[in-house]
Amino acid sequence: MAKKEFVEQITSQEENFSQWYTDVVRKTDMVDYSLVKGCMVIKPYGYGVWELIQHELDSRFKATGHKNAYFPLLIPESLLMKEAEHVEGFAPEVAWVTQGGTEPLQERLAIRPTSETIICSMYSNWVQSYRDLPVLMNQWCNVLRWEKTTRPFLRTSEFLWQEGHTVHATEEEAVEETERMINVYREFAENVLAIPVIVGNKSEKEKFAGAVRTYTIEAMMHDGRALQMGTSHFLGQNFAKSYDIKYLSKEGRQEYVWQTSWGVSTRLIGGLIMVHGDDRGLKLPPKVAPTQVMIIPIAAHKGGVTEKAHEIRDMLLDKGLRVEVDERDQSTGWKFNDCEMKGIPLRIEIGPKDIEAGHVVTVRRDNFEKKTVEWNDIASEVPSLLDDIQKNMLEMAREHMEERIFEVSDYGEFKKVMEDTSGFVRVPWCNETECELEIKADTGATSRCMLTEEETHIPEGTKCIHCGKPAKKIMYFAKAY
RNA sequence: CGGGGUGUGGCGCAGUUUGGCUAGCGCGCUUGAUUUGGGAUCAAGAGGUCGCAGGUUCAAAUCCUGUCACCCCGACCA
Repeated sequence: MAKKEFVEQITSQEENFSQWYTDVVRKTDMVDYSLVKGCMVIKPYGYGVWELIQHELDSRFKATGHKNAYFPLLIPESLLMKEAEHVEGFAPEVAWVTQGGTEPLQERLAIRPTSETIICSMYSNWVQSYRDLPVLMNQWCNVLRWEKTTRPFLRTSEFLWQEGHTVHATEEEAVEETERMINVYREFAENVLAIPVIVGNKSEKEKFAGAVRTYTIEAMMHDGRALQMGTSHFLGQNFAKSYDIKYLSKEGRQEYVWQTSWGVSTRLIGGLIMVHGDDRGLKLPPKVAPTQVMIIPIAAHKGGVTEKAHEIRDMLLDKGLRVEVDERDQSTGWKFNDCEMKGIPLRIEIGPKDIEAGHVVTVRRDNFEKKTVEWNDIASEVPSLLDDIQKNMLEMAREHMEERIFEVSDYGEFKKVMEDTSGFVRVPWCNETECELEIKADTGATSRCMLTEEETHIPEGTKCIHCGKPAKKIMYFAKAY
C-alpha cells in the first residue's frame, strides 16, 4: 500500500540506526550541511525546537536566581593557558585567530571552546568582598571545538549552548548549587523533553577538565547507546587559584572563592530525536513541538471546510497553543505523512463529513489513536490530549530505559550485554581509571554515571565487576554517543 | 585520525569497468484542468559547465594526479 511506500523513504531503525538518524534530521528539514566542515545550518524547524528548549530552561534559571550575560567569543592565548588541566583537556580542539585584517596578531586569540577562562578573568575583577557573592550568571552562546567527526546536533564543531558560571563564598554553597542545577536539568529533561535520565557523578576520567566533580544526566537512546544530556561541575577552587578570584571575608581574611559551571547544548535535540523517533520519523513532545497541532482540511474547496479549519485554529491559538492549518496544495495522504515525519504531536482532520456531523477527527502521533471530537469539546479536549501525549511519551521512554538497565552478576554477562549494545549495566566498581580503560578496550563501554556519595551503599566485601578489587562505587557503564 | 563508500538539474539514481556524436530516468517544480478521509490523474513546460583544480587525448561524466565535501564503521570528545 501507499503507507509502505512512505516508510521506505527513511531507513528503518532496525536496519541502520545511524542512517535512520541522518535521514530524519534531513527529511524533517531541521538542519542542512554548510560549506564549513563540521558546521551545520539549523533551519527554522530545528531552531524552533531549540527556542522552546531555551525558553523552558531560561525560565528555570531565572527562577533559581540566575541572570544572563554575554562574554566575548575570543580568548587571548595566555588567558586560556592558566588552568593546567583545563588546557590539557581543550587544547587539541581549539581554533585560533592569528590575523586581524592584514596584520598578524601579537598574541593569538582562541575562539572559545567554553568560557570558564574568560569569565573567571572577569570575575577576579568583579569579586572583592563577601558582599559581592554569590555571582549567579548564565550565558547563551555558541562555542567552537575542532571536531574530527561530526553529526548533526550530536557533535558539530560549532554548537549552541548555555553555560552557567557561579561563584560562592563556601564549598557547601557551591556544591549545593552544582546539585541544584543538575536537578533542574533532570526535571527539565523529564517534564519538558519527556526523556527520563540517570543522575550521578562522572568518573575521574570522564569529568570536566578542571573540575573537582562532575554531575551528569545520562539518557538511553533507542539503539541502546547512552547520551550525556547535560553536566554540572563543582569546580572547587581550581579556577579561583589560577585566575586569582579572592574575596575579603566578614572576618577580614582574603579567601579564594568556590565555583560551579553547568551547561546543555543543541545536542539535546539529538537526544530528542533518538529517544522518541520511530520508523515514520520524528516524534516531538508537545512542550517542545514548534507546531503542536496541525489541522488538515480535506477537500478544502467544499462547503465551509476551510472556514471551519480557520475557526478551530483561531480558537486554539487563543488558548495559547501552537497551531497551523496545512493549506498546501497536496494530497491529503501526503500531508498526513508529512505531519508524522515532522513529529507533530496532534493532527486534526476536518472534511465535508465532519462539517455535516459537527465534529473533527484527532489523531495522536505517539500512539496513532483516533478520536472523534465534537466542535464544542475541541477547546477543552485538545489541551488535555496534548497533556496526555506529553505524559505518555515520558512513560514510554521510561519503560524503554528501564528495560535497558541490566544488573549483571559477573564480567562475562557485562561483556555479553555490550556485544549487543543493549544498554546500561549497573555494577559495583573499584573507581580506578586503569580498570575503566581496560573495560573500555575490552567491551567498548565507557563509564557514564555513578551513584553519588550519599546514594552509595555497598555491602562489605563486594568486589569490582572487572578487576576484583574492593568495590567503591555503583557505576553505570554503556556504549555512548 | 584509520578502514570502507558516495559526489551527475531541487531530491533519489543510471551511465564510468571498455573515452565517441545532442548526458538519461523517476520524484519534485511551473501552468491549466479534474481531484482530495493515508503519498492522485491528464496535458503542456522549465531546469545540468557531471564536487573542484590540473593533466592525458582529435575527443573526458568516463582515464591519470591532486584536492574538497558528505555518509557508514572504528579510535577521540558535550
